[in-house]
Amino acid sequence: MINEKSRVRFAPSPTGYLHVGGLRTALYNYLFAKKNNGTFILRIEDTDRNRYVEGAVENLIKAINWAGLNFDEGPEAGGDFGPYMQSQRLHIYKKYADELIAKGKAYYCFCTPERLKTLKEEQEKQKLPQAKYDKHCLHLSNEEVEKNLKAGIPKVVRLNVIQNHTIKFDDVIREHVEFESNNIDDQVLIKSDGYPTYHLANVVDDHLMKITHVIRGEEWLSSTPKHVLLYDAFEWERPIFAHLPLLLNPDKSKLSKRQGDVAVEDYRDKGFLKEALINFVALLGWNAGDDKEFYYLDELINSFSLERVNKSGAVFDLQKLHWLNAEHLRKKSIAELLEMLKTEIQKSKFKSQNYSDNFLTLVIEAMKERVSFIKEFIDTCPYFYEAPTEYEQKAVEKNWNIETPEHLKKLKEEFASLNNPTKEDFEHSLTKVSEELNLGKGKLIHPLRLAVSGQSTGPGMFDLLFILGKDEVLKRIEAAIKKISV
RNA sequence: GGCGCGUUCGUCUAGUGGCUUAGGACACCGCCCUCUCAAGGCGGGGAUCACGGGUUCGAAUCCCGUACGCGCUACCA
Repeated sequence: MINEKSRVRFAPSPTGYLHVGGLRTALYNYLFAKKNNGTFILRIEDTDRNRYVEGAVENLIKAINWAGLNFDEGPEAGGDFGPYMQSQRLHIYKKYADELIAKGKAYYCFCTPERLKTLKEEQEKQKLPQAKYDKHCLHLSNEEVEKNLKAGIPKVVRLNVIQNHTIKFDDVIREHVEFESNNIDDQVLIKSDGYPTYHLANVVDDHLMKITHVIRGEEWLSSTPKHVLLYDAFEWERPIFAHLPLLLNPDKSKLSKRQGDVAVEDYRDKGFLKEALINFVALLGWNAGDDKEFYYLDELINSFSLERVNKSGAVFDLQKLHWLNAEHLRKKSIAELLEMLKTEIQKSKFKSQNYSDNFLTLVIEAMKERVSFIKEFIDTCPYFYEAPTEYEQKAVEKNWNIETPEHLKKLKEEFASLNNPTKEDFEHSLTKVSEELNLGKGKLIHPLRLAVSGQSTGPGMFDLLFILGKDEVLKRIEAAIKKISV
């Protein structure tokens, strides 16, 4: 291990989408690799033919790339140890399974599913502490095995777990962990369809691909002793294990589809920034030990260490994600926001309108501090894009009285006299009118805002007037006077 | 049931024997700013550090037990 470059892998099974927990696992692997000048590998664990999903691998890669993580080796990135699809490596697993059988560390099992089922039921009836395979086929003679093989009887290969042995291993996050071998089943290594199970494929591939650190979810901790047994049986050096805490639902169960969005595609489609998702997910189970909460990916690489990963599960808290999204949005340049807003407009009902960059830039500057999502540059302030068709009822009741139309008419006249008014010009005019009427500026501003935007909240009044422009403002005041009645 | 892992404000967490009347962040509440809403600033409530025993002059921090939660317990990963 000394002087060897770190090599880590993200090894998902292709279920059709990228789980946010998977994203975090991928991220920690990526951060670890980049921090240590190592290699980040994608390996697809597609050994369950029943769960094959069309297009899943492409989706997975797309989602991870969207998040900004790139692989150094993998199905698309290439590399010296491929193929990186386990379904294409069947002959390799077979070879190693044979090696294990020859060593007596594994054996053929011809038991039918029916026998296995009744065995399990009997064991449960006897209230045995641990239901396990009874090693029945381990005791078959060589002749019987040969005979069954020749006859083509369906078979699996099982790991021959030795008894009365304590299996010990170290984990960067859990420290020292021990299991009694008597509690471990003679795990199937090769299924009757010839495909390997996760346990065999995983260990063989991690070894062959020279993986130095196995960084994966805590749900794998319980099967790690099986993996350790395999490494020992092959007489291979074990990798360093790091089992990550789980991501949790608000009720503390393992984060699942049933209780909300779980696919990174869902968050992407809802308008979350990749920067925010990455930042958020990085902080679920890890921190640098300081008070820093806002991170970009390259900063995470700098600060990351496996030793500082927490032990306990973390609830996926949408509120904090929202906050981070707003924070990252505000840190974006006007130019970036402009591009994003333009594509957002293409998805909106205003797509046929042709707004100038200049106009949209003004909208962005006015709204930047007031939004958490790009789409809110449209949704929360539609009045920039079209005249209000209705007026917030509560605000009408509060700010519109019998004298309001007169006041607005006066304002309108004053505005009409302006030539190419700036924001300051609008303000001077309003101040002038408020003095003439002997009214507080607020008494004019609130109804004016309502008339011009239909809403009671929004950016600074004079910014709003300036962005809309004199002609539009005059038109809207006129319309409001006609439409709003007390 | 068995095995394993975990347990600090509602949530994410800092904390590795005295600096802690347990710190920060999100959320919540109030005040300031102010034409509104945000943003920003200031402040507040909120954790008997799961519980019970030890060890120690001293424990959230070390040890033991209990409880609770979660994970695994497939020819799924």
